[in-house]
Amino acid sequence: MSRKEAIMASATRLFAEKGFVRTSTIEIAETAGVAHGTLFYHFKNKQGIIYEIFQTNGQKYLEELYAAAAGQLSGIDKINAIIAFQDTYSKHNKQKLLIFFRDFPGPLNTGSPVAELIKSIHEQVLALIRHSLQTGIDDGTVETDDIEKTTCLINSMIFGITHMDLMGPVPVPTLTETAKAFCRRALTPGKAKVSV
Amino acid sequence: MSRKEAIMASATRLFAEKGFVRTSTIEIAETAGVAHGTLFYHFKNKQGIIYEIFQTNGQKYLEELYAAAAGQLSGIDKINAIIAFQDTYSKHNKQKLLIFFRDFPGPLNTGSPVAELIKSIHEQVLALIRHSLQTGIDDGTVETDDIEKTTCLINSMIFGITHMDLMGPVPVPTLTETAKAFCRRALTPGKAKVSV
Amino acid sequence: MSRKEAIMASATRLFAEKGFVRTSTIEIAETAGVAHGTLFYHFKNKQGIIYEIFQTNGQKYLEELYAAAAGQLSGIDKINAIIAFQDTYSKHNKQKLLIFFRDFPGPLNTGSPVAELIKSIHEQVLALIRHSLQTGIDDGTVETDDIEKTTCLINSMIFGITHMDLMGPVPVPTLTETAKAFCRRALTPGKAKVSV
Amino acid sequence: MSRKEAIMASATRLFAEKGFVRTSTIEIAETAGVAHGTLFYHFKNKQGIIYEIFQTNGQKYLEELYAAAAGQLSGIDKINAIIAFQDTYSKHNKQKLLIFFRDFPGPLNTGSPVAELIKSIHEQVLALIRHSLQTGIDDGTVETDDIEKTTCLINSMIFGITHMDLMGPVPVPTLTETAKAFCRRALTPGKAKVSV
DNA sequence: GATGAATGAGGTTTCATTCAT
DNA sequence: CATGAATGAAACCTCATTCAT
Repeated sequence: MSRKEAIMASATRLFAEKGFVRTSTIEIAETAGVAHGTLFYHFKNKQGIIYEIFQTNGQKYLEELYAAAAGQLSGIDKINAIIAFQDTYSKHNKQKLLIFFRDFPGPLNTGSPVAELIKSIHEQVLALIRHSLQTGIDDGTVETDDIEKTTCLINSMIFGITHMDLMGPVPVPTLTETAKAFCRRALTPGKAKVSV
Repeated sequence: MSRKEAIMASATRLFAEKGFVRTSTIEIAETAGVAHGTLFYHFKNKQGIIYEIFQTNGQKYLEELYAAAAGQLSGIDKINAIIAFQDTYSKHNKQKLLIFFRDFPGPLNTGSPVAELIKSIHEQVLALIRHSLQTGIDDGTVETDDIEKTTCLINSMIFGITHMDLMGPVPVPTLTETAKAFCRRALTPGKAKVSV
Repeated sequence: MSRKEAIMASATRLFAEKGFVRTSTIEIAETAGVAHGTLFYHFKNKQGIIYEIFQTNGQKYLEELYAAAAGQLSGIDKINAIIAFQDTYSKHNKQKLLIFFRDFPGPLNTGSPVAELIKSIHEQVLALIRHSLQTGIDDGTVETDDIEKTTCLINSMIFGITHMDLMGPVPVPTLTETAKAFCRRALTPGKAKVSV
Repeated sequence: MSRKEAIMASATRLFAEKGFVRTSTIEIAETAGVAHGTLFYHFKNKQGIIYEIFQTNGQKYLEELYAAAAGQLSGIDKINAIIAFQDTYSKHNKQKLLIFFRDFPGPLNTGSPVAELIKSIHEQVLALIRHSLQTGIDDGTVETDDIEKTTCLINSMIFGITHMDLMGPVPVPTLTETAKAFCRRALTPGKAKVSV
């Protein structure tokens, strides 16, 4: 593992455990087994470290997420696949997600490169949910008044579940199946329309 | 307004705008129009300020929330009332909620008085949702396999919606009615059971 | 002597000896016998220290300079008084002048408060020389083609003499009387005009 | 252009623009299009770069200066030629002179090789002025009480003019002709002696 | 009750220089 | 010849907290 990789690995762990602001660059260097100055040879500054972490992980996250909802799935199954993926991913990548949640958007100034990056990832997640709902409407597995709002709602729900799971003040049971059932019941056609 | 109140008012505003860690005690003092030392006369330390803010606001929040779901409402209407209240409250108390979201649980060490306080508030919210669901099951307006998980799910959803609304990287439309309809459809009895 | 005064005294000495950039804030604090942090309580930053030094000394310098050239002196005598004053002043205020020369305009960004301050002082010196020449022309003790250029020339000469005296690479004899005589001969009317 | 020449060219430009201390070796390397380490292959250290720049340019400056005052000129014309040359040179070699002025003697320790070099150049300039005055006394075009002091005075004046021109806080008009006329009037014999 | 001067630990960043390749 | 990764010392600055008044 190159020094740069060691730095990113240490930073990922520390940011996940303590958050960005509470982690000092000295601590990152010590944990990574490199000199303090080495950090600033490989990264422009402290934010540059988290930026690269976000970039690398965000990219991989999106690829896997899109792969999970790909294929010949019906609309409702795509939604369920997204929920299921989020659960799997968060179990195997606690640290990486924690960084997102801890410092999103916390101390990172709006308009900063990191904030822009997060926004972009976020928009791609929304796009996938939107697409899945549309697929469901087309194939008859989903019924909804307002695609846009439902997209936001499902996104918020998934975000809330993961957030509570990873960082909530009280332990939560796994909600994947509950969430899938909940969404299926809420989205399945054949109920009386609800005026909004 | 007493000096202490002035300090709390300034701190509330600044914590909401910039977060706990990025707000310095000097800035709070200047904004409140008191001397720097005065902060530490009225509060044990910086955390003591946010602790009192959380305590005061959390208490009021819970009272209003419980009031909103009180009365002779059916179970499903209680759930809807909770969702509606959250929306109203967040519109009128942006700052106070932002503090929660920004620094929850961010830089506040687990086990700290503040973390304990948040946990306690959180549990009371959960209790209300749980109670509402139970009411719904009893009065036949709600159907669910697992009260506990559904409680957590609804809580996570509400949390996610508010979080995205207040701090999300992209603007979101108001989701209150969508969320209410969503929950009603998901919870209303009379659909084929879904095995979980 | 208050702590703030002690800091300014130490800084004045160190800036004179080593220059602004080569003097560290830690060194200033140690020399002044105060904690490092105390510097930043009394001054906004390192530049703030030199700014106050310049402000205080520049003001006193200008007052004394103007006093030296005041009174019922003839124009040429005013010029001579300015030259003489510069000599006296530099002998008694080596340190204070050295700071000006060392870091003027060296590492201090153009447009910075310090640079503006220096510019303002400079302009007042030029104004006095200009006024003296005009007086000389009016009272017949000075003859010159171009007041503005002569003003700049005399200013440059005085600057050059003091600079060489305080910081030149080789020791220089006292040039006051030589400069006075030089100027008197160059400025006294009654010689054939020199076309310029 | 060899790598070494590229380094010197970049360094000259950067030192002139920002001064020695504010220019980093990395920046020099990047601007020159070479690797950082290459600097320290061709030069012992950072000071070594400015040393060679001073050496090369100082040598050329002296040669041209001496050439300007050579030939069958009268004493006063030699002085005027020196003044005129300084003006021409500074117009065509702003950068090179700026380096001298910026970091002379600023952050370069007395006793350092660079300081010695500057001292040596300085002495040769003084020698030329001294020689010119002596020539003038011999050929009757110059009158002065004290050659040594007048030498220093004229040197200081030239230094001051160039310094103000290149680095002064306020813009200055070209003073060459004014300075020439000033010196001619001050040095020309036939005035009443002035007691010093 | 209230002040504000003072502290010192800790933070991020810069940078000239070394050295293995 | 040339490179560029790595270093570590030193720089400036922030800030929560203390305490004498």
